[in-house]
Amino acid sequence: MFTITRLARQFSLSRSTLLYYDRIGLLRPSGRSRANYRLYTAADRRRLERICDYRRTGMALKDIEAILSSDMEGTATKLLEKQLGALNAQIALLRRQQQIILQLLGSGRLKAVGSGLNRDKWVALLRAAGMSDDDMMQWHVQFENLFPDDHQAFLHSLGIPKDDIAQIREASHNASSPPPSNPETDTRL
Amino acid sequence: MFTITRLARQFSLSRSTLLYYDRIGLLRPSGRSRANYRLYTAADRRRLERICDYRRTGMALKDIEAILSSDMEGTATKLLEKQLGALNAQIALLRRQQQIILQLLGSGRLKAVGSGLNRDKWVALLRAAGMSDDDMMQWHVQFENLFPDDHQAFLHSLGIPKDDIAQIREASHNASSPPPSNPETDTRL
DNA sequence: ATTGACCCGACTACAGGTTTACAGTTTAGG
DNA sequence: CCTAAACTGTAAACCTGTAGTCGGGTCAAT
Repeated sequence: MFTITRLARQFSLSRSTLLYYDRIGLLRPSGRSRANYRLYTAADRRRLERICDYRRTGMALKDIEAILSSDMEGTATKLLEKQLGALNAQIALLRRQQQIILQLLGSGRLKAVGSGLNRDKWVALLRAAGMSDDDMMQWHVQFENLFPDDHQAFLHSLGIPKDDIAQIREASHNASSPPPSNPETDTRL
Repeated sequence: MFTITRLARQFSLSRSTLLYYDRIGLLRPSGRSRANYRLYTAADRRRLERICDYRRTGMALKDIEAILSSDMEGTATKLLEKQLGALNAQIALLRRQQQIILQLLGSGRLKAVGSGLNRDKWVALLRAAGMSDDDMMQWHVQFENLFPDDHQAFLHSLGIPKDDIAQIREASHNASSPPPSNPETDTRL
C-alpha cells in the first residue's frame, strides 16, 4: 500500500498528476486510510506502470483508459506491449542524446567553438553538459552511423591524430548499440 | 513571400499556431501587405523550419526563442542541428511503429488472436492497421533485433514453414535499420 | 457584382497538467 | 508530550500550445 506521493515518486510523477488521474478516473486508489488518505495497492501500481508505458508513446489519456478497461489477454497482446516498451526505451535513448544537444546549444558555450577547440575542450564541454563516458561512446556511435563523413571531419577538426580517429570510428562500428545483433557475435540465436 | 495559411500548410501547422507564434514574438512576419496581411519571407520560413525541428524535441517555445535569438554561427552549431534533425527522424520512425502497435491494441481485433490466427490474417491485420510492405519489413527488423526468440516463436505460431521463417529472419538481419531518411512525419511529443 | 478563397483580430475551448490556498494528519526529534 | 516538518485532503485558478469560431475586410475571376 502506497500513499500518493510515495507512488508518484516511484514513477517520477508529481502528486498533482496522480490527483489528476484520480479525478478523471484513469487511476483510482483502491482504498482510503482512516484519515481519508488515498491508498494505492500493488495492482494500482501495475496499472500506473502500464499507463506510463502508454503515455510515453504520446497516447491520449482517454485512449489509454479505453485500452486498459477493455482488459485484453493473450500472447499477441503481451508481445505487442513488450515491443511497445522496447521502442519506448529506444526512443528514450535518442531523446537523452537530444537533451544533451539541446543543452549544448542552449548553454551558449558554443561561441568559443570557432576559436581553438580541441579534443580536451570538447570533452570538457560534453562532460559539462552531463555526458557520461557511456554517453560519449553512444554519441560517437550515432554520429558515425548517421554521418560518417561529418564524423571524420569533426574528429579531424579537433586535431585528433589519424590513428586515433580510425580507432574511434572502428569502435563506433563495433559497438553498434541500439540495434544490436551483429550476426557474427550474436549468441542469442 | 508567403501568406500565413500558405506557410502554415507547408509545415502542417494551423493558421492559429502561426498567429500564436507571432503574438508571442517567436516568429514575426517580416512584412505586411497593403491590406495588412502578414507576409513571411524565405528567411522567416527558414526560422520556422528550425523552430519545428526544436519543437519536435519537446522543447518549450520560450527556450527555442532563447536559442534562436542568441544567433549563433559556426560549424559546431550546424553539426549539432544536423544531428538533432537526424535524431528527430529516427524517433519519428520508431513512433510510427508505435502508432501501428497502438492501433492494433486499440482496435480490439486482437481478441480473435487466440483462435486461428494465421499468416494471412496477421498480414491483413497489419495492413488494416495502416502498414505498408516497407513497414512490415521494418517491423520484422525491429522485432528480430529486439527479441529474436520471440520473433521466431511468433512466426512459428502463425504456422509459417521453417524455411520461410529462416528467410524472414535472415532478411531482417541484412536489412539492418534504415539510415537518415526524411523527417516528414511526426506529431508533437 | 457575386462567388469563393483568402485574410484580419479577438475570442473560446481543450488537454494535460501545475500552482496556490487552506485545513487536517502523521511522524520524527527533543 | 510538544512541536515542526512533511505529509494529506479538496477546490479552483492558472499555464502552454494548439485548434476552432466569429464577424468582417480583401481579392481575383467570372
